[in-house]
Amino acid sequence: MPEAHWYIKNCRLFERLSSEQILRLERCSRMRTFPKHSSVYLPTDPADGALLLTQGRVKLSHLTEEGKEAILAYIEPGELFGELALIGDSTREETAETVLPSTIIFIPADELERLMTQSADLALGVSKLFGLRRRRIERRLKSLLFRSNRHRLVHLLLELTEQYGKNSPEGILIGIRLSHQDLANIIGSTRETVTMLLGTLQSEGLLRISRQCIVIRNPQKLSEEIHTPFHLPQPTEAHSELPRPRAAQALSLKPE
Amino acid sequence: MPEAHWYIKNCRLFERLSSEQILRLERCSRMRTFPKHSSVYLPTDPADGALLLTQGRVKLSHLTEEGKEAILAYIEPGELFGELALIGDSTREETAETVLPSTIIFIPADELERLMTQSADLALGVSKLFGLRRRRIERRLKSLLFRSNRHRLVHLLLELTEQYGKNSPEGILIGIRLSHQDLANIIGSTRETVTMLLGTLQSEGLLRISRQCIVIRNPQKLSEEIHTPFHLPQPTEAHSELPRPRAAQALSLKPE
DNA sequence: CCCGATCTGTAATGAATCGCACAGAACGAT
DNA sequence: ATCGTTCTGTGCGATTCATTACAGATCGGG
Repeated sequence: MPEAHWYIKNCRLFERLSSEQILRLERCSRMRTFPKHSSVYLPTDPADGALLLTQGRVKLSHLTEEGKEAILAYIEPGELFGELALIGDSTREETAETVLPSTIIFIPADELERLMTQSADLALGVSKLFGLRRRRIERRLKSLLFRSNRHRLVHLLLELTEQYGKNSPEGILIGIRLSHQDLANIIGSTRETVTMLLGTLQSEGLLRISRQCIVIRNPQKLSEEIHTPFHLPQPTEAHSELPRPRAAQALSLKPE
Repeated sequence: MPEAHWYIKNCRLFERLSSEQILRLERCSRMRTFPKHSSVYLPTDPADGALLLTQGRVKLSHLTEEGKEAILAYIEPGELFGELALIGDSTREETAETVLPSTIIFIPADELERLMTQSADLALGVSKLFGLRRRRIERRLKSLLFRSNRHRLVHLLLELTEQYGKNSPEGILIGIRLSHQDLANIIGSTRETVTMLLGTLQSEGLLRISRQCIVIRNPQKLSEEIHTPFHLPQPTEAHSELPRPRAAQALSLKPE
């Protein structure tokens, strides 16, 4: 499978490896495609490796006993996930399922660890990856403790704007479609509350909802609400079809 | 300062470094003592290095605009903190202040990064450290989303039991004194609610509060409540004075 | 283009918990 | 031991938010 080779080589994390190291990595990796809405792994599955998403979208979540789904993250092409297997976890602690048809490369943990001891560059890269994700989740924690649902939702919308924002005539369009239920599952609220809050925000002129897409009309004012300055994230043009292979970019290790 | 040398050398993270690397690290590090309740760093301070706590206790927290304090973590001797400086953050994102008189070694970020590129072992160690903390915080996030205050508190008590638990005649004693306000600030609730919940739990016979200390009488039943098995953590004997230099142990990188 | 399935909007009800107020208890520095 | 300070216990009104219920809109596969 020459494709696996291509994807591995073009992932930032691995670019400093020698070609024989990549070859070896490729040989013990397994590439697999999944239809949409299928399970990649479940809690209690053995955590024996990390996964590299090359196409599609994966949702990481956790089901509570009462049947509520806490969404931990969405994974985009080029991103690594399930990488906590590296620290010696024996089993997964969350559910990973595809949202779109996806292709995924599985990388055994022991092999990756072996490579990390060989390549300090790789190990440094993984450190930074972990660090970035930890910072993200710590910010999220802060936005949840003591905060009203409105605050949480606004915070989430701004995060989505930074990650998926595209310029459009009347503001920044969020380039990922999430149902109100999904949004609620990210901030730990309910569908009805999210519907209502979005309605309120719309009536306040802060955003507009059209054809299942959210357009942030006033990012500045929205971010004032949560007292964090908003950095315009070089948004790409809406409707400009992004080139498929974003693999190299998505794992960028620069400090955002 | 020969002591700094000793502490650095005895930290798990650094044990694989050559003696000249340690020497160099020591030379650019700065050791400092702080009285209790003093500030180590504030948000917006430049994040130019990581810190190693050798004695005392440090609280990491974040103040909301309404004046509430979200406690992110307590740092114990031998633990590294402020290490997100390594991923290129320019400023701190939280407050670090001492709870007890403390002595802290400051390690410049650029030096640490240089060392990581030299020693894959060190880089691997830092990866695992980041990974462990991320896992911890992810678990905490899960215990917050959709959960009642009772659930959050029980979860926290079990966490504290694993971290600070000591055997005692009538159950496991939590060896750290936190006020109800502190507990509330960790789970994002209010002091009054925590007081009430602790009262309820006590009347249910799950725990007992004596002289500002919490004794878990029935860890098993408590953990059933949150549907997570409880692993008895080789608890040390209460009243057995622990040897002072726990530095080497606390940063243990084994998967708990 | 059509129809079942999923998603969105709205409203009424009630539970959880916050905020405030205050009294008594425990602590710790002198 | 003493006294000021911080912590704990408790009660009650106010508020936010989950829950339930249902109708209309929208989507997407055939």
